Amino acid sequence: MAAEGKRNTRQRDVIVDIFFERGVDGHLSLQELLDLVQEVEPGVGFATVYRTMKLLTDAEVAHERRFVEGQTRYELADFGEHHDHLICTRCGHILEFEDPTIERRQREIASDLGVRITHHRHEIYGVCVDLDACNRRLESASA
Amino acid sequence: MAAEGKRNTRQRDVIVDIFFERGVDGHLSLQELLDLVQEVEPGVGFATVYRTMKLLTDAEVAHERRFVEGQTRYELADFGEHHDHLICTRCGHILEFEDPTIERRQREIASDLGVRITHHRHEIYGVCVDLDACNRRLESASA
DNA sequence: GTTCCTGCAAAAAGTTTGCACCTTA
DNA sequence: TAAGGTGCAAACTTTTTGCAGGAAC
Repeated sequence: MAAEGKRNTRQRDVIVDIFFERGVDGHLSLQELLDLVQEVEPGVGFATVYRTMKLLTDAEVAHERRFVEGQTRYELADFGEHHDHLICTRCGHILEFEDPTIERRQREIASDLGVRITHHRHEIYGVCVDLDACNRRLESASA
Repeated sequence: MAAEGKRNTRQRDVIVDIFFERGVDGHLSLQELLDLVQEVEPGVGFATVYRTMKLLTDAEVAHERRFVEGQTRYELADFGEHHDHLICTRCGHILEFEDPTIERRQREIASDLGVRITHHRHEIYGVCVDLDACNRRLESASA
């Protein structure tokens, strides 16, 4: 796993394990990740989590996401696949979507405007239609 | 213009004038705006530009954009209209686009996933196909 | 025994805010 | 002259880095 020129340490094991455990739709902030790590391995520093996530990001194993200002979250990359996000600004729930029609139009637009696409960022923000579910998530988040 | 409960000062005049002068595709950072303002009116502080842009943003006259980490840029709102952005990561050139097909798919997707859209963020990143033009912009930016 | 990693604490970078003084209406 | 606005500098927030001690190979 981390055997790509990098050393295998106890801290990294725990960090990577916890991060992977969450899967593709676990969008964790550094602080949340640190808190989880410290439950297992107290004493781990913020800087170690930061540097480990940077390694994963550089290796394209994780993606940095910033849905909210001043808060970077990390998501496990889903190899080969690609998806965009739909975020409820009320409860913070994050849904994922993938749409070939939009992808195609993007390529056409970029081509028309004379740009070769490297990547994109497409986020839709809104509020859950199911307010009960939204409220439940809101409460469990603040609990 | 600024006659919406707010006072009309020399500083605000200059800041707003310069900001409007740039039009919809003038994507200025606070620092760039401050530099331009100080050419006309030395002594204006960063905080004043900051607070003025915040007023404009709250009044929906300006939009805050963050294409690059740790750098907020302000864009004049184009009333009624809506557009998204295509950014060259090499020279920083910002193009705008608007696509009904994408907008429609967005609404369908959000509806399917049970979310009522409030706004969205769609940015395409890439590199200019016309490298000569890209290089010229790169040079003039560092000059 | 090197080389790399960790934890701490300090540095950066950008954004906000408190406060005393100055302007506007 | 009362309500607001300005400029300065300090406070904040989040991310990044230097360094001395400690692990991994």
